[in-house]
Amino acid sequence: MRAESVPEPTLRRLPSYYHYLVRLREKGQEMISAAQIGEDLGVHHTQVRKDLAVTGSQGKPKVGHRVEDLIVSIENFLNWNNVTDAFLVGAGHLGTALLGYAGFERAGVKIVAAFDANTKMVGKKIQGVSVLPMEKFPDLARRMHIGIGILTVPAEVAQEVAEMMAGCGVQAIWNFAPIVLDLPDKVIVENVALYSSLGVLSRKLAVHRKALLATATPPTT
Amino acid sequence: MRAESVPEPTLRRLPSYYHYLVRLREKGQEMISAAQIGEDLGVHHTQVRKDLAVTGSQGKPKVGHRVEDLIVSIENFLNWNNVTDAFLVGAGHLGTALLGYAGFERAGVKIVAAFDANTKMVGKKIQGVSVLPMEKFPDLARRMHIGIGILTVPAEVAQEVAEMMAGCGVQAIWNFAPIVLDLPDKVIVENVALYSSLGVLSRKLAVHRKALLATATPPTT
DNA sequence: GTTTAATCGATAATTTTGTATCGAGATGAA
DNA sequence: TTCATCTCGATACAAAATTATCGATTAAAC
Repeated sequence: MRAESVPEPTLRRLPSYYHYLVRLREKGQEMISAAQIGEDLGVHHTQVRKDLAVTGSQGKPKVGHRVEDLIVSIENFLNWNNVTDAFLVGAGHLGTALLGYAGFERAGVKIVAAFDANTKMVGKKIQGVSVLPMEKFPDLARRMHIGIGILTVPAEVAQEVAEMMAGCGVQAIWNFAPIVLDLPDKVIVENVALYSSLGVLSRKLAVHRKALLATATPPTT
Repeated sequence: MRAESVPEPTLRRLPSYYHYLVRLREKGQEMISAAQIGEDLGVHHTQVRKDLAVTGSQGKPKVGHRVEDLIVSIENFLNWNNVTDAFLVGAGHLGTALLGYAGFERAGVKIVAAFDANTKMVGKKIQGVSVLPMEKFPDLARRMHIGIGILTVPAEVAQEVAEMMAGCGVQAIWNFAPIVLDLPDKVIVENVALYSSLGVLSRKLAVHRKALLATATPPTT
């Protein structure tokens, strides 16, 4: 039973296909070929076929895939049509931004409550979601069978809050803090490493600029 | 001259090491072994050595690396001590959150101005950064030699804004929109795919739960 | 109805990334 | 001063992912 034998890069590409396909549907397009998807999204067409294959969707020669079928297949595969309730901890700027994203519900995640240690935040409503005091988390999480915890707190307290979440039955944590959480293996952790992203950007930019200089100044060899 | 021959996974891990090391320094620790870093961050020690090797830092047998040296090496390698000016477009919730992150400046990026199409936002100051009308972007970007554009606009206009940025000499774009931008190769694009992250989380959670069910209900084979 | 052209999907090869092994060097204790 | 031990770093190996190849299939054109 190796249901998890899907490459993670594939998992990361699927949402990208999904949004692309939704836009196609909005335009009224009914059919699409793997080759076209690949070209538009910068992925090799063979890769696109492999990725789509894991979702179980089948295409027909000469005409390609039905856009609608692909969308449904991806939704099913990612379990995006079964919404899981989530608690968000850390109602700062980033937390507020996430609460404002209406699109998450279509991606299987519904934020039903927010929590913050700052008493000035408690009691407010952000995008229709109430901000509650931290103390209420454990009891509520257990009673509501919260499956996902969203961590948008400062790095210093991230580990502590994550442990608390895990202790309350939270099965998966979406971590925005620049820290590697140390949790039991059974807890699923997905890190959104903004700084990693910046590292790549910064390095590439530096190399790019160096290359520009090198072409401007002929090599001294 | 293959300065770019550094694996991207390595680039993504370096900021993780960096934050870990900074915390060690705050605690007053002076030396650290690659093995210890690996254990704390969930990376194989051999991998840690390879990653640190690309930054040029050298460790000594028996004692490991100097924490301070490693920090400086990583900063140099990622070019985090040369700050590049950035413009942010899209002063919504996410944009505001990014403007609030003081830490970016230590990661080589300084957001010097924000832009928004919404006239109600224009003129405000968010975290000390002024929100300007879109029309001012081209002229200012060229005059100030802006190297980085941060894209936090809705998906529908992302492509259009990105093209505008590229046309104004912006060399790198940090893209938060769930879209694959179609730009000239010379423009560096780094995508922060929140939905990809959610895809992985959602799928893993679904598989995890299915596994739980399977163990609860004995196999019928 | 037959031919043509385009697409799919499986298999194989290449590349990249990650893991393991092993010798060299340095520290501190005997 | 010598020895044992720990850590580094280079090399070799394994796994994963990406890219390429090829036959099978099917709709559309003639």
